[in-house]
Formats: sequence, structure tokens, C-alpha cells
Amino acid sequence: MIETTSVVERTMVVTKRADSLTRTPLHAHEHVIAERKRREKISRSFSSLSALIPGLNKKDKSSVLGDAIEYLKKLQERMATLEEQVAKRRVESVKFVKKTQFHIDEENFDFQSNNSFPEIEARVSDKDVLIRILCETNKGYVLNIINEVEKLHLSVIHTNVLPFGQSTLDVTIVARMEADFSMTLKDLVKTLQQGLLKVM
Amino acid sequence: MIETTSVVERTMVVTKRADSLTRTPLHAHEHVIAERKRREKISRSFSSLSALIPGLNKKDKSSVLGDAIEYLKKLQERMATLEEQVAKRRVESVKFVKKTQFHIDEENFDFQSNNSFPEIEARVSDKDVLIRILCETNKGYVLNIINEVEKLHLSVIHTNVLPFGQSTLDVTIVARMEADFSMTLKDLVKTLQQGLLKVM
DNA sequence: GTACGCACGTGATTCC
DNA sequence: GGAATCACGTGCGTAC
Repeated sequence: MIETTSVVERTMVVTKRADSLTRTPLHAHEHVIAERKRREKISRSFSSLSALIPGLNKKDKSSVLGDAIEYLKKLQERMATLEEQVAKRRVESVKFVKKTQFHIDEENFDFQSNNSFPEIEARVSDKDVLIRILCETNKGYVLNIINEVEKLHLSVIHTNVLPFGQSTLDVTIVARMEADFSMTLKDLVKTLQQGLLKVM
Repeated sequence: MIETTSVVERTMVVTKRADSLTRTPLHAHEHVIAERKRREKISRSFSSLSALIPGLNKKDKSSVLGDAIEYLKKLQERMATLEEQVAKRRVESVKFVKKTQFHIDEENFDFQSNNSFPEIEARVSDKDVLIRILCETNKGYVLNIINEVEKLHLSVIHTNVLPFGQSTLDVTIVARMEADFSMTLKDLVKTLQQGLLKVM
């Protein structure tokens, strides 16, 4: 891009048509300055924009705009497929869970009332995370659970607490991932567990 | 953006500085046309670019450029996190279990119908049975679940149904054993599963 | 009515 | 020297 460093004030005498009116008689020079400012702003935007486009050598205005358009289209396109992939993988992970995740241990169930709680389980479908927790009845505990969940870039959209037996609580939570949620389920469960153990 | 449809040919007489040379003496008018073409090209690029930016009301050049820059930055940023998510998303979505309490029963999942819902889980505490079911959204299905449960000498005392993702339903049931209930959990789940598959 | 934005024609500059 | 690009000052339309 050509950069004109010195602004040359040229003297020009312009003969206008008879029907052409002298519209800006007084503040003529202010208009010049305003226009200068406007151009400068646009020019700077061009520079900023060109900086965002990878692999751009030609810095002329047409190329910047053209390549910006092209690049933007590519990005949007890739975004769509990527988002789809993420959604699809989540579905697949659910299927995987279905196959391997079915297990009941009858023998050990009688000894559950010691310190092995809370028991946490999580799974994903689309943008939702399903969290199931089994814990001892304990006042204030539900509050802590929700609090811990919302710390993890998840917004709770459903909760359900059921009494189960004499001293057990079944907590079910559905939470929606926020944009910056990026945790594996394993880490999610781990983090949750550690967070909850502290406040037991 | 303002579109000037008619190009007005103005007659201008310009007095130049002494050292300013008349560079384009002959092909002066071709220059005008070429410049016109260039401007038109840029202008069209502006229109195309503005069309790609969602939620753009102001169509002036500065706004288009500014918002394009902003939008592009947002896209690139989101791209990075999304790509990371895709890379990081492993197949594992595991339920965290204490080894003392559960063990993975690899052999037994063969008897389930290998790929489809519903996924059923059951456990006992005192006289209560907790039943968790994950199934596809399906009208009338919840009714069947409860019906099947009550056939097994269990009286439902709590139910909860939560939407999970686009097409999944999380059903939690707490039922109390009646006097003549005498089933292993394994059989309970098996029976429930077979009963539900019939009415799918 | 004035402040803003645009396209215009034009000289200058750069690159082949 | 010709082709392409730029910034400039300016007139015109328009929306506040």
C-alpha cells in the first residue's frame, strides 16, 4: 500500500456548471479535515483487517477485501462442520457408554453406607451434561453440588433430588455447556468429586 | 451505503504548481475509466463482505470493516477452542466408580440388545429400589416404564423425567418393595428391559 | 442546518 | 511508457 507522508496543499480554481450550486460555502475547509479523518480511520481498519488474514501478501485494498471475504467464508464453513463433528462425537460417546457401562454389583451394595460416597456419574448428549450423584442425606449438600457444577462453565437447567432409602439422596442434574466448556467427562467427575469431598 | 447511479461529467480547469508536471496528457480519460472500475470493484467487495457478517445494521465502510475485524477475531478465537475440544474429546466417557463398590462386568453386557436404548440401572437401599433409565424421547414411553415397574411388586413413590440433549430422556424412579418382592437386581433389570423393548 | 458518508476526477507513486 | 494503486479535495445526497 502506498503511504503518502506529506500532504500537499494544492491551489485549485474550479469552474463549475451554472446549475451547480456552491453548497458548502463557509465550512469548506472543515469538510476537508473531516474527510481526512474518515479516510485515515478506514485506512487503519484496512491495516488491521489485513493483519488478521493468514497468508496475505498483496496488501492492496481489493486483495484485502477479497481475501477477507474468502477467508471468512472458509472459516464459517469449517465452523459448521467442526460443530457438527463435536456434536456427533458426543453422540458416539453416549453409545459407547451404553455398551460398556452396564454393571451392577449386588454383593457390595450392603456395605455402601460408609465413606464411599459420593458416587458421581456423568455423560453427555449434544450440549447437555447429565450428572447423577448418590450421596448421604446432608443438609446444605445439594447447594454445594450445584455450586460446584456451575463453577465448571456449566449452567444448571434441571435438578432433581430424591430420597432413596433411609439416609441416601439421589441427585440428578442436567446442565448446559457454556461456550468455553472444554473438559473431559473424566476430569469433570474427578473435579466434582474432589470439590464435594472438601465440604462433606 | 449510497449508490450514485448517474456519473456526472464535470468540467474542471486546474491551475497547477510550476513544478507540477502534466503527467497524463493524452490518456487522461482512460485513467478516469480505470479508476471508476477499481472503485466499483472495491465497492462490490464491501457489499459482499457486509453480507457475511451476522447482525450488521450499519452499512457504512468503517462499520463494515470494524465489525468484520471484530467478527473475524471472534471466529478465530472460537475456532481455536473448538478445535481443541475436538482433539481432546476422547472416546472415554467413563463413570467414576470406586473399585470397592463396583466392578465392571464386561461379560454381561452381551445379553443386552447391543446398541439401543433403553439403558437401565437399578440399585437397592433398605426397602427402596432406585431405577435409572436413559431412553429416547418417545410419547407414552414413561407410562409404560411405570407400568412395567409396578408389575414387579414395586410401588412407585417418586418419578422424575428430565430432557437430556435433543432426543434423550433421563427417567429416575424410586419404588418401594412390596412384601412379596423377591427378585435379584439383575433379574429386575433384565425383566424391565425386555418388557420395555416390546413396546418400543 | 449541519454533520456524515460516498463517489467522483485527479496528480503522484510504484512496479513491470 | 503503461498499468495499477493510492490519497486527496470536492460536490452531492441524506439522515439526524
